[in-house]
Amino acid sequence: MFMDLEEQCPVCGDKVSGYHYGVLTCESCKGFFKRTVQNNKTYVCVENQQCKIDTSKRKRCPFCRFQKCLNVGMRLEAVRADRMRGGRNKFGPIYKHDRALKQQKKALIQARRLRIESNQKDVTFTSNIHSIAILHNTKLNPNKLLSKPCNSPAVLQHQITSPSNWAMKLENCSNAAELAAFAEAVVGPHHTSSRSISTQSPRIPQLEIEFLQCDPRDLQLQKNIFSCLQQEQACRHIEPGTFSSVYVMADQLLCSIVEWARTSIFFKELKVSDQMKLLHSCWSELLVLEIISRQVLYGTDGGLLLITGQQVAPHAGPTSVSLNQRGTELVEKLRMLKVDHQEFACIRFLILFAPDVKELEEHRFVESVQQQVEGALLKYTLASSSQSCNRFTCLQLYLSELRSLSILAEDYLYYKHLSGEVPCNNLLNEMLHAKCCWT
DNA sequence: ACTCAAGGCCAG
DNA sequence: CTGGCCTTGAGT
Repeated sequence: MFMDLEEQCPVCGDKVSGYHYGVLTCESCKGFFKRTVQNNKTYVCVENQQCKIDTSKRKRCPFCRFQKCLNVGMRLEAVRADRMRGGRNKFGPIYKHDRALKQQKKALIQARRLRIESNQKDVTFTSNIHSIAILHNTKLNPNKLLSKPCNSPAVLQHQITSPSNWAMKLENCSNAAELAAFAEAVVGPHHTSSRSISTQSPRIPQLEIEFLQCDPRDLQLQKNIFSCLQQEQACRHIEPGTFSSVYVMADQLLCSIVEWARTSIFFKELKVSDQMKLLHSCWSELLVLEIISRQVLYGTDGGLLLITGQQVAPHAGPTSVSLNQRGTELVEKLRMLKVDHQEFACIRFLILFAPDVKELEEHRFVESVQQQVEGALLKYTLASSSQSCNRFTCLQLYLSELRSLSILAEDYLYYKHLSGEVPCNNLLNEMLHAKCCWT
């Protein structure tokens, strides 16, 4: 079996010996984590709880070592309460998927490197220096997929009450710019790339260009969806075209939204706890916006255009029909207004930075970002249309319609979630579960 | 039969 | 307590 010998333990940097408790770690950190959890140990840090952990210092502060174990995503619940030996745990398929993903990424990095070497003049590379820098400096983190929750009540409770699961997701997801670079390495610049638009439109304010550069990219997402669907079909015999397959897509879309957010300008400056609060509050709105903006920018009247390029008819049921109807109406309005990429990019940020979210530690920062985004959007509508004031007001109006639509969508998904007719172990379920615990 | 992540063992 | 090596056993 493939094992990357260059791989370093994310806790101490020692040589990785395999997946242990959810993460590729060395043998010593595996043992340390096991002993700590099995024997219910508590440690105290004599410094300021920020000790550096490496191979030479890892013995010095068990407190910080254990904290780092948790931070990189090692899972308490993978230590068996009954101490049973051997066999496999529920993470098995996830480890497999993760390995495949790492392989894929490695191949893509190589492909990109080859392209860079063979074609230094390529415009996308010079305009994309930031992505390249990130690509080459970021250590690929294997934990992205491992942050999916499992469904046992005790564990679920742990994941909901403790921020670690979310924090882990936010800290360990791979970078959106990195993914964009991967996608470009394989197929070249995306034809709908916001960068190509931004370089052609000098009148766009600087801030908007920044927003656009955080635009989630479709190609990697499509790949993820296809691979997830394949996996779901293999594991759970989910038929293509059923609600479950749509649910899988929605979940992947949600993952991409979280990835987009956590690497975005301003948002990445926030404390993880605030990031979580914001995302918990607006995920459904962003999800609906993603679907709607796709219809507005690329869709035809033939039905719902999915990111995979398929068009589907709405599913039966009163809520679904109502959702579809109101969604279609909103799409029509946005189409009439000819809302473009730039404006959608701003709207995403407007939704994300909602200052009315309760108990934000950096409330003033969120508020000031919201104001800046509003300013940028106003400036843009002023520059692009003679009836700009009206246009800006219209956009705000449609934004509130989007909000109410997203509440309906959330309720619909929640109903499906409760009735159990959805795939489990995903981010969407986690969000819906949080909904039932918090509201 | 093989794989590989669990737990166990024990010299240092 | 640490960490390298060993044993185990469900899943493939």
